Amino acid sequence: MHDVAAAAGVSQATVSLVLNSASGSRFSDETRKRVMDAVRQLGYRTNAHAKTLRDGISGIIGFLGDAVATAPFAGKIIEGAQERAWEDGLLLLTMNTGGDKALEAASLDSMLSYKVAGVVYAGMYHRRLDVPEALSTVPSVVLNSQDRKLRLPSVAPDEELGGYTATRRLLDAGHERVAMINIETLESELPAAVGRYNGYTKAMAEAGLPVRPELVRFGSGNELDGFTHTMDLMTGNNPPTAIFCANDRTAWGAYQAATELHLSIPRDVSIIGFDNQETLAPHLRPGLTTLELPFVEMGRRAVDLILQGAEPDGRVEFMTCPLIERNSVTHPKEKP
Amino acid sequence: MHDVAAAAGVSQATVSLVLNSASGSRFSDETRKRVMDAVRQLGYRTNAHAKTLRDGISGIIGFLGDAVATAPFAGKIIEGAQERAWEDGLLLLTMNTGGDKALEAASLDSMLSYKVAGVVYAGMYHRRLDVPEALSTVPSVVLNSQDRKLRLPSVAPDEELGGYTATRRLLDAGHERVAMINIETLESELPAAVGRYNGYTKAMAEAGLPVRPELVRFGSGNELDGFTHTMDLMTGNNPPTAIFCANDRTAWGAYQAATELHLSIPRDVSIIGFDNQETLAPHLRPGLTTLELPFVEMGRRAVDLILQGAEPDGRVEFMTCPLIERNSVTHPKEKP
DNA sequence: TGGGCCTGGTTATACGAATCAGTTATTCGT
DNA sequence: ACGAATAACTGATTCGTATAACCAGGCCCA
Repeated sequence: MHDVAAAAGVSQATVSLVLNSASGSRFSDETRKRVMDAVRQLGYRTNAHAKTLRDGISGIIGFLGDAVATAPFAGKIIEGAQERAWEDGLLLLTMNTGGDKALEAASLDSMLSYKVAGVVYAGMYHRRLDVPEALSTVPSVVLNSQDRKLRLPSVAPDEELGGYTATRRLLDAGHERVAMINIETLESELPAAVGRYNGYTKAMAEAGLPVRPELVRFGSGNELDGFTHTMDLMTGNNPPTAIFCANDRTAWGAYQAATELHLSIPRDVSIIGFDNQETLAPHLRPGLTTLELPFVEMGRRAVDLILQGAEPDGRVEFMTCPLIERNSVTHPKEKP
Repeated sequence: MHDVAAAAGVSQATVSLVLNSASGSRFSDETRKRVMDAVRQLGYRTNAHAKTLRDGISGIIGFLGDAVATAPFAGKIIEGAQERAWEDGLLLLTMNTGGDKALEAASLDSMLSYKVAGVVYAGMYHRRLDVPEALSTVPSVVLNSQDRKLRLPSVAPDEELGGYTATRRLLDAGHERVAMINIETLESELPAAVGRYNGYTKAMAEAGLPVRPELVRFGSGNELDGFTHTMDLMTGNNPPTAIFCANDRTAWGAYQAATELHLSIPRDVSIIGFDNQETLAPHLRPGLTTLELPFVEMGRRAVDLILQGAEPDGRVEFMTCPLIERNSVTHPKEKP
């Protein structure tokens, strides 16, 4: 800046004022031009560190993930956060620790050294987790998970509404025997498993339909369990006309079972998934109707909260999972 | 730091020296203890901005992607870069622009304001791309792509060696009629398509086998093309005994065709893929033998080069794609 | 007895930007 | 014609850290 000042024949203060005073500047056009020319010619760029040091406000937000980076949706969740941050001219300092607590503490420490405006603490899947103590020294938000101690505000997908929406979609199509293949037991207390299940039962109850135990299965969320449970369901007597698979991989297994049994989707059985896994759902044949985890939106919202100050009020914001309509759901066959 | 000094009854300089002098410090144990106690008690953390300002060396590396974040491997490529950066105590300032050139320029500008030690410019798929001018003002490396102007050093997967390895794997198993379904035409000049094809022809030539035009197909890298080309190949006369699919999605289509034709993989036909897409390859039945794009390694290497100064020598470092052995390849059936 | 040399500190300064409080000229109102 | 207001700009200071240069005792040795 001193160089620019010298080149323009003015003082450093003048350069600073010309560059920053929005418009109510009190300098002659002549001087302003000389300054701007010098800036361009010297390729001057302001030093963000000096600015931060002087003003005490940082242009950086920290993004700390346990192992998000390895998940295929990692990019999306970061993208949303980044987008929102950039709208306020902030950048994201990212770090994922792979669950290593020592690394977590160290990198968080490093972030705090940069006086970040806040920290997004992201979980790789929806669960209740313990957050580092140091997070309380700065506005922080838990993303795609919930603070077990109910202190930091959290942003997570609305699993229950998602399960409800999925089930409703099937019920609205006219199905009555609707099965569900869950991704975990209810005892796991996994929010995704419990919430999606609750949504299912709620929709069934609302439609005046019983939740039949033989139509509710618990797998581990992989395609093999989807396959075996679907085989079992469809070869039993009085099989369901539709299956709500609590994730897309399970639905994929259901597709394989349907192929094996020479059943057509959706004519013989409707399938609905969950996750909208982009490398899978659109590529199945027929395209899988499913619910999308709103990663970009969640990322945005988390940063939003930080920019608003993010008091540790323990609130949990549940974000809606939109229904992605493809071709795996139709009305049930007429019973002759 | 002044607060710490006051609390410990020493000067600010003493605090700084106690905290930084590795071990050859010349302070009494008594003083050192008082300083450390004060540091702990006040929860003092050094201000990275002040440090950077004073020393002129930044602890941040920029990671600029065109649209990497949306790709499923985004996390991996960032993870590798991050890991390597952290080994030197550096953090990553990430930004992905979605290909928006104005946004790219603006965010790069912002990164440069932070006096980043270097910038990794990542492409979402392997191609030759135009890099922003401003990158030349700081050590920069092109990742998962190549600088079209051959200026910045680039780190990219060794497509040709990958194609060679895949084909060799099939030849070594005893196959002679080996087909290839590519992901693009050669005119596209897509390094992945051209390189993998060259690897294929090289391996065939080396084995003294002809490259039969009827066994080489060009699709668009999706499962539908994999399906139709495999149907066509396997129903023609004198079908191949093995197919090299230039990506996993194509291989998936090949699997579907095999199912349709009641052919068993690998007994009736061996399949090898490329990409090792983690949401697909391990979950196919049988598990797909394929080549892995070394994203973590590439990310590491890119940062490595930056830490070494990364002169704009135009070099391209090709990283080996490891063979991931699963169960889709075996020896050909004996011809009766 | 005084110079040299450790030991254990302190003082002062620079890094780059922002801003408050001046300081000149010039113009204006009466 | 004289004080006040205004336009246009500058000086000095601040943020937090690192470090070169300096300083005060105490000890040793000739």
